[in-house]
Amino acid sequence: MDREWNDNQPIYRQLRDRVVAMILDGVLKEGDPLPSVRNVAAEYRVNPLTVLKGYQQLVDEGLVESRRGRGMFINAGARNLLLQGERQKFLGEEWPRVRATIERLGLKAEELLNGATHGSSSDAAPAKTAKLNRPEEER
Amino acid sequence: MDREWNDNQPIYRQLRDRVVAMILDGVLKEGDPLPSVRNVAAEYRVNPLTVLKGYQQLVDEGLVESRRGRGMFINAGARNLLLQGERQKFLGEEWPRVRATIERLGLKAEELLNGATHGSSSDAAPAKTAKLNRPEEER
DNA sequence: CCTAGTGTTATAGCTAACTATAACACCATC
DNA sequence: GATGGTGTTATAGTTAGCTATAACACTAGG
Repeated sequence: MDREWNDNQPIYRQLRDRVVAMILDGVLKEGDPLPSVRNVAAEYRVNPLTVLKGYQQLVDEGLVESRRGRGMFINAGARNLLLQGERQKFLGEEWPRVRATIERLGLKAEELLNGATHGSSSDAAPAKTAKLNRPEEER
Repeated sequence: MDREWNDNQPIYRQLRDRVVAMILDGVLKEGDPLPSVRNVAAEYRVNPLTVLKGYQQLVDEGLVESRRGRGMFINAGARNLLLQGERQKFLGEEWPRVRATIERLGLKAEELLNGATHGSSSDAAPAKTAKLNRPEEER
């Protein structure tokens, strides 16, 4: 797990997304306890309330159950619920937007989808000279 | 006309993104004026300051020039600048994340490429009343 | 009972984002 | 020079997100 936060989204939602990812990836199985609020808060140097807020979302989604004094636990059927819900959300909202961007940038969705299956090697960019050079275009 | 704005991102950034999309799509060409701050504010029932903040980002990125009393105009070379910058940003940040999600959800390239292929890159003549187009896709 | 681990609530303060309202500065045109 | 269109700045208030600090409520294990 990286310790970095994305500026585009509130921390508590990113926290929620990470747990979701861990459930989908099978890192957290049904019945398993989530890392404790205080632990996560310490580990990521974030306020416990922020962690709680993220976890609370999972409770509201029916993915997680909270037992006072014991911890928070993945519900039965959580993974399945997610596979359905997240798929629909992705296909209905995110993918159309992403696809539009791809075409707008003159990229080929097919090529992108067929690229190597690198899990998290974050630097997939061709990195054409990132200099601040003004493109030599006529004006 | 309802859900104009996405909850995931501040309005001023979405505003900026819409203009960027219009430049990339050729709806706004270099030298063209942007829809006026007051017009956009009225049209979208948003505060003029919010619009200005979005526009100001474009100025900071060197895409747009502001002429007091006259309007804001697309700079020469703007589209080219964008094609480079946005591509890199997309490939380096957004796409890896999206790709991870795709794999996590067990989606196949086929399913993703089939859906409505939404217009080719060469669109028909744009409306003359330069409004801020919504980036693709209705809900 | 005591302790150390859980989740949860209570105060209080900060910043970013957005809002309403108003005024200021500039430019083109009549 | 008055008018009506631009961008810009000033004040001030609301809300959401995050923070620090502390306390409360519960449970398991000694």
